[in-house]
Amino acid sequence: MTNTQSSAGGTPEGAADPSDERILLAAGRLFREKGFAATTVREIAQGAGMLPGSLHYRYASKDDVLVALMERGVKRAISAVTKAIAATRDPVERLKLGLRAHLELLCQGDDSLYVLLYDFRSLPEGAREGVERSRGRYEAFWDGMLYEAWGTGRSRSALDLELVRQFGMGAINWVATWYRPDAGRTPAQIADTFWTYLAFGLMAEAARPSDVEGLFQKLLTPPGEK
Amino acid sequence: MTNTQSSAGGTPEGAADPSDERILLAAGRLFREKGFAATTVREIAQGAGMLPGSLHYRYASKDDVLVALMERGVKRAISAVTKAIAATRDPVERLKLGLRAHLELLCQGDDSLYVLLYDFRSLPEGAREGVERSRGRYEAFWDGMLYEAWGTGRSRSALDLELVRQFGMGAINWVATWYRPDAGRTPAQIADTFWTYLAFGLMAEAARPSDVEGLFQKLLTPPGEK
DNA sequence: ACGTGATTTGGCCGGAAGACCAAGAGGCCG
DNA sequence: CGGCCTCTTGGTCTTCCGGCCAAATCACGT
Repeated sequence: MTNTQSSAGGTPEGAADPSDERILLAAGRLFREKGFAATTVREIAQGAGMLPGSLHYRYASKDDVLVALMERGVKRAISAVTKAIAATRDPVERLKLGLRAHLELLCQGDDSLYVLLYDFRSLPEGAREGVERSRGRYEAFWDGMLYEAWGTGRSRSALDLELVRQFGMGAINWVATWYRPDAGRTPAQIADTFWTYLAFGLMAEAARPSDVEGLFQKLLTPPGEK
Repeated sequence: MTNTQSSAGGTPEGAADPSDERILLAAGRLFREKGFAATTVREIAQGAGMLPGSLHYRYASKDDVLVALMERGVKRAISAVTKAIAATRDPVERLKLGLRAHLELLCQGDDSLYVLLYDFRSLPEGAREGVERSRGRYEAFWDGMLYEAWGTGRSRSALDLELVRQFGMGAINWVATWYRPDAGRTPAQIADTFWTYLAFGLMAEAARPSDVEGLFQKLLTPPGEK
């Protein structure tokens, strides 16, 4: 909840400093474009309209910028999805809205979520655990939504919800690697399309085996496993 | 003067130099672990059991190693999937087998496919186009398989096949970010589970709206678009 | 206006990166 | 044996990175 990880003076929490804001914005854009390691602190500083020394005053190291950016990504994602799902009380519908909000943030929002997802390797050993925990909170948030939707009884009963989350998040997160704003599809359209794929599947109703539910049941207990 | 990879002629097949092999293997492992930019040529050389100068003799620049590795990734992927789908003539079943082969290569094979997918940003401007074309060949390969499966009439008739490919590849490729060999699930199990999700969807058969096919139809023509 | 702490400046430093090469080792064949 | 081509060695050269700092500047309460 508190602000980033400032080492020196007590940064006033709550309202983010506009200079910090500019730094994270510039860093996000550059990290997304070229990756963390290929970006220099000088570039970040220039992108934020300041000199390298000034950046150092805010963040003691480049790693600190990355960590702050990722924490921001988690915070933004949780916030965006939370706000989006408030529009309905139906747990299944909430999944659809949450998916849409997540993808819109990923494609149109700032770059913090993208960096969180695609530059995890760049995290220094020491900071990994903290970010991992934050990220875990976001995943648990989704698991909760999935569990509630599952509780309605409208989904298949035999589902490994963690696998379902990885499946859906994978499909959605991958969009960031190919999405182009001028290609005629909005993130919302893509998200809704993917939602429909997820919910109903790609095989024609007529061409399905008789006992689909049994198929899913079998997936939960692979042959020869516990 | 070695031939590195080069799209046109050159070495026909299989006769890759063992030293080149060791370089690409070491580079792949390091690029996957820390990313391209964070890996030094000295580390690659050491990983391959040679001195930096020797590496330079094979590949004039670090970029060249990346390009060669990515081309290798495409080649391996096409090869693995091609071999896998030969086991059946049913286009729908082929998708399942292809998905499994792709994920097994990504999780258990060498790291070239992973690097191809997750270090695309690191490609130097000049080499991007070539690798993009190779990668496009692999995507077109999948599009062909999808089209044939669609042609059987067993899938929903209203599908944007490119979007379907991005959907499925996204879900599968993302596995590489969380898969751990000792977590109890094999890549084949994961792929087959995802295949079932893809084919039949997650909503219970009983809880579906009456006209699902119409829903898909509507996705192809978003409101307000031509 | 003035002092004080917060912030910015512009440059410096040690080190490591990628690229490169002249000289040598190795092996193959005439 | 001796020439010749392939490949390796061990190091250098230049560039630029991340981190750092002392001094200058600013903002603002009193």
